[in-house]
Amino acid sequence: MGRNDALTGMGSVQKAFALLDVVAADERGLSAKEIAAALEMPLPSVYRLLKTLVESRHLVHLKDQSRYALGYKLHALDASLHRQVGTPSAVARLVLELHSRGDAAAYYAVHRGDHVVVAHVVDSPTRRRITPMGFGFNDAAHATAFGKILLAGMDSTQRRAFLARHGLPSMTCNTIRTVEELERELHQVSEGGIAFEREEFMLGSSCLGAPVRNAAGQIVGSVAVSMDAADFDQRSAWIATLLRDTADKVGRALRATTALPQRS
Amino acid sequence: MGRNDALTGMGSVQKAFALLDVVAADERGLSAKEIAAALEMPLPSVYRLLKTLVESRHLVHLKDQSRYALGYKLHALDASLHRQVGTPSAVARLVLELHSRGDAAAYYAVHRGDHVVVAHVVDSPTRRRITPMGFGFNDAAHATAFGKILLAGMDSTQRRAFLARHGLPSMTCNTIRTVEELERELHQVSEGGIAFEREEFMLGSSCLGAPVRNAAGQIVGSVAVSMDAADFDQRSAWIATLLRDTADKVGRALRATTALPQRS
DNA sequence: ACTTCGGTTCTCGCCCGGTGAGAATGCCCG
DNA sequence: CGGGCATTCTCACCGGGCGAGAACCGAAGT
Repeated sequence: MGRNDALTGMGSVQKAFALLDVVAADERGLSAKEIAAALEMPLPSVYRLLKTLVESRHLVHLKDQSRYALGYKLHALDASLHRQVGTPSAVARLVLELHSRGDAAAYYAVHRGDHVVVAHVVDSPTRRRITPMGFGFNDAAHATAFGKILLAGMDSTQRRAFLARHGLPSMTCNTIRTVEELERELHQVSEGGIAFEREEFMLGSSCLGAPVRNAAGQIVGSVAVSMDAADFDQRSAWIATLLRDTADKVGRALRATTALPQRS
Repeated sequence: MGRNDALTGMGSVQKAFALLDVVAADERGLSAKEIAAALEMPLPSVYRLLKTLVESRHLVHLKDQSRYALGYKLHALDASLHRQVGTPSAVARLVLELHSRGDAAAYYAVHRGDHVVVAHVVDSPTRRRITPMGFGFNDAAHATAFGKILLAGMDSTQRRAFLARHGLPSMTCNTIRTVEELERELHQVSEGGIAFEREEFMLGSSCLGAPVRNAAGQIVGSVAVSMDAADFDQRSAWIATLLRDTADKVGRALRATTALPQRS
């Protein structure tokens, strides 16, 4: 009864990553014993894993506290991830400019594989980004401005597949809940060239997004900003023109760099 | 003949991380076949690993290009690493101030386990950091200003053990090569409260560092700057006073935050 | 110096599950 | 409809991961 997918094999590999997660969850790192308890594994097995992970520098052993904590290899991997996602510096500059000119947290999102992913964010202490929506965020495309832009840019087959994979999880009481309503919304997005998101992802925050197109006219990315829901109405008109301007510049910057990004 | 340490066990775990490295090395991700070739593994085994790594979100499958690339879980792990290394925001602000006031790439380094580690860097396009010396850098303490500061803060037993572990690899023709010479240098560092590094890590770049102390007077960290070797002589006096000032402020900031950091 | 006590490593059979060749499936492109 | 490529499946073999227990080690405590 009910599909069970837990057993995909590679038990030891899964345990190794589970161990990393457990260690990552603690602010200060954990002792071997605590890890064993958390994973419900015998101590010697935990030590075996720890040894290989320390050797590969994915963990470090803080001998003085007999604790284990995350290692520096993980930073190198994240740096490689950033390289692969690859926001050109010209684009990063434009997003920064969007942040300061619009006085709001600014985002740049793209297609990557099956996902709509945030590739770059610029915010500041006074204009904070929506908390979970940092680099790598790839949920709830139907409830974000840049997500709507990128969904609107997919053909209906792709979009159907995408929505079948991800569903329409409700984030707030304003989140769009049905495919029909979403399709209507996306139609308006295509018409207007701007996506609105009014407290659909998080109460108190609203967003605006605009499409970035490649030379072929395909929508390959989106720039967006988030702001307090209270400011939304009075600022949206100015922000919309700013976004359109920024999106055009980003598109031009992309076309200037080597290979033009393709849509998924 | 010759110690062989390759077989620490957990073969599949090692292979999983080797696979991550191989994928990370490529700018655009790799196909399963390319990975198999790089690791000299049969295809089915590679697919098994890929499947579990994609499931755990350490990799993503770019179906449209039939490529595999790094996944977003790695960013989450790096974020946790940053939390664990934990540079308080007050300290980060002071390093930023050091960067702008000193008009030079600015560093903050601490003890972490067996290593001297760069915990925070602020640089800019015009005042670039020394390339490998980013967050997480933990090599060649004997050839860096902050490394000398932290070495000088260790007692002689700890220092001997540290040097035995790491040796004195030569980075440039100016790198200190003998323990005796290093001890003399560290003595001067202790006396003067400032560490100098003149093209000992990289030709063309020189550094200055100052010690950060906890309430007990132990050296728990170091602030440092790097600059063009050509500018070194004329700027070092002013930079030194600036560093001392910054280091004092950082020490005070640390004491203001909850638990005082202990030395290794 | 002797003991105690965590932390860490080692020993050693058992047998689980990772392994790899090969074939099957599915998909895209012509 | 057919060939080529990516991906998954099947299956028998046996390497190596597993866990209990003991040994080792260094750091207090008495």
